[in-house]
Amino acid sequence: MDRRIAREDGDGVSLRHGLLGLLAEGPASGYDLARRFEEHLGPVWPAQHPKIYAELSRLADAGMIEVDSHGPRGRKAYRITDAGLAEVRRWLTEEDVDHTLRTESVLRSFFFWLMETDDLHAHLRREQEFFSQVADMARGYAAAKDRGDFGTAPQTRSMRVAVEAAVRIYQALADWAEWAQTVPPAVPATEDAPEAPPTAEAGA
Amino acid sequence: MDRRIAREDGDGVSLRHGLLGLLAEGPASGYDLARRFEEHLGPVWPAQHPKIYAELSRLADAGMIEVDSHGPRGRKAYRITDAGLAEVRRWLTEEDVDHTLRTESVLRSFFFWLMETDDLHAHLRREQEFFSQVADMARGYAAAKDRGDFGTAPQTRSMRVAVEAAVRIYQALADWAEWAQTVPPAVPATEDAPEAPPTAEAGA
DNA sequence: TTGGGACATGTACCTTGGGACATGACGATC
DNA sequence: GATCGTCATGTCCCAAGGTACATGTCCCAA
Repeated sequence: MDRRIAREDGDGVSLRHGLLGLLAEGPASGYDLARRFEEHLGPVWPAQHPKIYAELSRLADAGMIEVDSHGPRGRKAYRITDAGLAEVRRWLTEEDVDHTLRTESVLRSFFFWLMETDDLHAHLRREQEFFSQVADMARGYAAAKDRGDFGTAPQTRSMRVAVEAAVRIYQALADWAEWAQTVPPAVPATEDAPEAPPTAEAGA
Repeated sequence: MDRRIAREDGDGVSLRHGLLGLLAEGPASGYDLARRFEEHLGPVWPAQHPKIYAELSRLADAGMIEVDSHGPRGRKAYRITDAGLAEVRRWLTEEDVDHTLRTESVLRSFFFWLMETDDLHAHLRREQEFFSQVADMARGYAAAKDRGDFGTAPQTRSMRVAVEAAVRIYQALADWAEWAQTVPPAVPATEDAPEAPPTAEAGA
């Protein structure tokens, strides 16, 4: 029997590999993992605790992880097995990356022409502020890591790389939202629309 | 009964609003919409035709859209209603934006420390190339729009804004992947063992 | 001692995503 | 006139996401 996770469990599931990856750092309970997902992977890969507990059971059944220790309040820490470690590595090196972005902010931008100019600008300002703040937070985090606040373990180094992605993506989105405010408003498309102010200029 | 989509249908669903937004440009069939989703919204909001047809039925039931015309091969084009138009606009102005990114590329980067240096660099080069290419495609698209190849309709203007987001995000990711290659590889965690299972330490 | 808050694990249920499957009409070409 | 490709719509089913609900423990402080 090959050591890959059985097809009957479905495939292409990144939560599974996210959990295995986190467990590769050391034993942890479902509760720990839920918090780490929330704190670290939250914005890039949300996962709620019900999903995590269910997935841990499946991973244990598949022999990818095993119970490491029992703690105070029914706490059950899991440890990754050799098979599990092999599986994360296989995923990282062999499996194709899903490059879908699924950003609602951008989806909405396709429909900006349906918004009134004032509402749109207010929206864009809010978006810009939000993205800027997140980018700043990420920058702060990156700086702390560079100062060595979190040690120099290899995991920390990877975290630093991930944080850099956050910095760049959010900054790009903040810049985009700022730029979008400079785009002249749409020509009044809906001729009957009572809202649209006829402040139309052509030209990009 | 208020004109918002009934709660029983669930909420926070962007596919629904994506369809309404596209239909706001003019009548279209499920087939058309599936293609437009694939072509334009594909990378930012994937949607397959089964989902689209199902959603169109629900939107029709809710009075957001109605059948506009019947065509050759059972083709059924839908038209947005006033209620539907009001609903997209409500969504755009009132509903909070979901800022989750859900990028597998970044999720994986948390676990780069588990990869061998060669595999990692090969991976990062592939990622950089992919993101660069997509960014270039988007840039070409943006340039064509700026030349006026697609007319000057307000929708086109919004599309231009969306495309700009793609350019910036993918360029940011390409730059990130390039930068990540300059990050010194993990401290020789793999001193002797080639696979080096990380000697797990406890401690949250 | 009692009550609240953090710790900790889970089930139930509904919605959404998405692949596989099924069907058939129309148009062009061989 | 057969066959192929595109157009076109839909169902089925399972996996995945996510909220609400349910349960119980341990610790600390009022």
